[in-house]
Amino acid sequence: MGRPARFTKTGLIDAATTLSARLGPARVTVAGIAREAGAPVGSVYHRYPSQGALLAEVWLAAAERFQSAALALVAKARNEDDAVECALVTPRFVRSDHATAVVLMTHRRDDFLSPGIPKEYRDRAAKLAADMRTGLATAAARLLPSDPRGREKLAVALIGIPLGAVRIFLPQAVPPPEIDATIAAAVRAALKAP
Amino acid sequence: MGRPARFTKTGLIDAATTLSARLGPARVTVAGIAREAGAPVGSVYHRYPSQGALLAEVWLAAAERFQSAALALVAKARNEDDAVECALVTPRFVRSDHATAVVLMTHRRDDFLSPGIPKEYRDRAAKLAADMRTGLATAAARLLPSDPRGREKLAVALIGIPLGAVRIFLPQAVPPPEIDATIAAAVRAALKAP
DNA sequence: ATAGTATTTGAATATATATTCTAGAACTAA
DNA sequence: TTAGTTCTAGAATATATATTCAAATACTAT
Repeated sequence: MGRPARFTKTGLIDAATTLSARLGPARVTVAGIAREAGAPVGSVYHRYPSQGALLAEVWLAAAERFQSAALALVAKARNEDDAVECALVTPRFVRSDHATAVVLMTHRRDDFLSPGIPKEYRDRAAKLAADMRTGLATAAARLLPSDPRGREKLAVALIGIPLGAVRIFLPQAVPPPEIDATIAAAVRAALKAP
Repeated sequence: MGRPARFTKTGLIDAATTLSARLGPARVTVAGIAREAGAPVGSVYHRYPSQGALLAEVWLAAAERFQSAALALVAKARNEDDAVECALVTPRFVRSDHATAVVLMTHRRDDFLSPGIPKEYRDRAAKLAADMRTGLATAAARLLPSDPRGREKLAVALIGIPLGAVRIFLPQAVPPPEIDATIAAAVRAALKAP
């Protein structure tokens, strides 16, 4: 079986996520990740082929976590109240995992997907985008039938508005509980708007 | 008077803004800025002491432009209709200057303000934040009197919601005109929410 | 003309950091 | 105990790119 591992992929991703949230992905160094994880740099390269691959994992892990939570509710949404619950996933996510939320909500995807990474990572990112697209499209067919821009409107209401609302407080602070009511009201209005 | 200048500060800022929007500030190199501006690297250093200083100018120029447009309307806002006009500054700004908007709305301030830049830049950034703060505070006293969280709510409604709405389309696309009505409805609801 | 000055120009250098590499350590199986 | 395997460990190396610098250039003023 070989020598037991002291450092796991998850531990390295967590360290890199923490640093990415604190400094932004551009200022994250391999030496910094190693220090944060309590590991030597060699052990980072034992798990990941490059810094770019690890940063890609950081973003993909964050996006997959958020998106699975959001799309689970979107798939079930049948009425306006359900839609509001979808929108509230965002502020709750920020409160439950601040660093991951900062990674996801204050940077662009491509700040984490460097040009040279293996195709595998790009494929995972493309799948995420496609899943979001179809999830919103099917929900739009139910919630906003006969609206040709239904998917777009749903994206703005369920993702954009809550994102913007919490973005005011990131990266330093946490969105206060009171804004959930503001988000809810805004989302209802956005869905009813012509 | 000396040899006439072929390259201006503005030209370099524009080139750096274009590249920042296309690649993100992390992948902007001095050589790349020089190429985009049609200048040799030495001329970049003749205008700015460092790459960090130039990137700081990029963000400050973008933020000052957006904020002066927004706060001009915020200062005059007397009713809900005026507040909606304030919120619509954001999508209009995106349509009028896409690259600058991408700089401002898809990155963090500190991705452009590197740790080592001269204090002057940090002071300008602090002044911007302070101006926004007081501008929103005085508007909140008028638009949402007796609401202890008025300034916060106004920030969410006038900045956060429109930002999130356009963010769905950035950095690649431009927000379609139809979303202005969605933003307007969401903002009115957010301001009325308890 | 000549001197003075601001600017351009791009090759040379410095520096930060990603990546590699060799050695050794800690386990399992036989 | 030995061989095989996987991982730790961090110093050595490679590389990308920021920065410096020494001319050269194009203007103004005298």
